[in-house]
Amino acid sequence: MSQAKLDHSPEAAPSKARLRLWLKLLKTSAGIETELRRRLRDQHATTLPRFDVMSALSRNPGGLKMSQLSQFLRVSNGNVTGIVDRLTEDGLALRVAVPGDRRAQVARLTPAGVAEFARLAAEHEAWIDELLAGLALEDINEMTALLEQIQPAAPAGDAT
Amino acid sequence: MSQAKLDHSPEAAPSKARLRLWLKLLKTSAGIETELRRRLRDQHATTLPRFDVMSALSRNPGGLKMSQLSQFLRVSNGNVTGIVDRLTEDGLALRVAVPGDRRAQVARLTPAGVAEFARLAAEHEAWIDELLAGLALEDINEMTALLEQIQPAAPAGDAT
DNA sequence: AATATAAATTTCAAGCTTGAAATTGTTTTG
DNA sequence: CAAAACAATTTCAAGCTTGAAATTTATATT
Repeated sequence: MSQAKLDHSPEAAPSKARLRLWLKLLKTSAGIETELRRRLRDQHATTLPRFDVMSALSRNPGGLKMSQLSQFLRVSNGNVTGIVDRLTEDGLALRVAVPGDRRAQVARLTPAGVAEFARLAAEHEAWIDELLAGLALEDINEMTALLEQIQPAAPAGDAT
Repeated sequence: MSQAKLDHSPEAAPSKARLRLWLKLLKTSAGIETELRRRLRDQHATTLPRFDVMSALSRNPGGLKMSQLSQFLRVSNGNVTGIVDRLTEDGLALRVAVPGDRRAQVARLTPAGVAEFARLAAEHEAWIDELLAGLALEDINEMTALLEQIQPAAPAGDAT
């Protein structure tokens, strides 16, 4: 019979390889995210959550209900409440009553918000270009395809 | 001469492909991270930051200075202060004075912390196995290799 | 219509995170 | 050795994040 296997056996190795991949994946995305946060803060006095909300509102000029916004961004309702509050204080967003339903409100960018986001988005794209410069175009598409195969429990409102 | 290029031209496409990769990368790691946080909370009444600190201390039975801990985890000093405070309140970690230097302290796991982390780590590895089940072993190694090529500004204390 | 159920949002407490300021202790240097 | 420079840590305010509870409004059921 086959002996009990050690860590280097074919049975144990895949688990370690997956763990290694996860740590690398996490480290890479956390590293990029940290750099984006730093640049948003230092160069534009804003934050990633604010950028994300503005980005979602930018794609929906008609506005998004608070609940749609939180589903789209996959964060809690209470979370977007606070972020939209602060964007509103800064004149970048506003809340509009929904005609048929007095419970609901739609968040929209103000003209100032639209202009500000245009600036941020251009910078953001350039930053990503720079931060992913290490990968050949071929590798870019290769990795994107591989990532498609990982499907962590990600139900509803999937806007890839 | 060549005309001005549109978005689908060879010059514009790579930038969009990189942006797409970044969004996918972020979404994938955020999805896995959210699931890990949920399981740590629901099944073990703990958090990812606590797990990370315990993991670092577990690899260093002799303890780590607060500053070493924050460098290793790439978070601020003030951050680890709070997490170690809470682990200490729960009897999972403790601070030990450093002989030569009265400013410094070393954080260590208590025996209860060691035991608790053993449980958590086993679960964690199984979860990663499950969450990355969509990828063949071949793809695992392929993606790990590709991730190596992305190097976001990541100086000092690099413990991959 | 009165009641119950459901839905949209906000409020809240607790923890995480950061960068800057404050503390305390060490080392260097004039 | 006193002063200045440096180092390790904690404290702090502000923002992010969550899940649960509370509000307010809408819809469905008796």
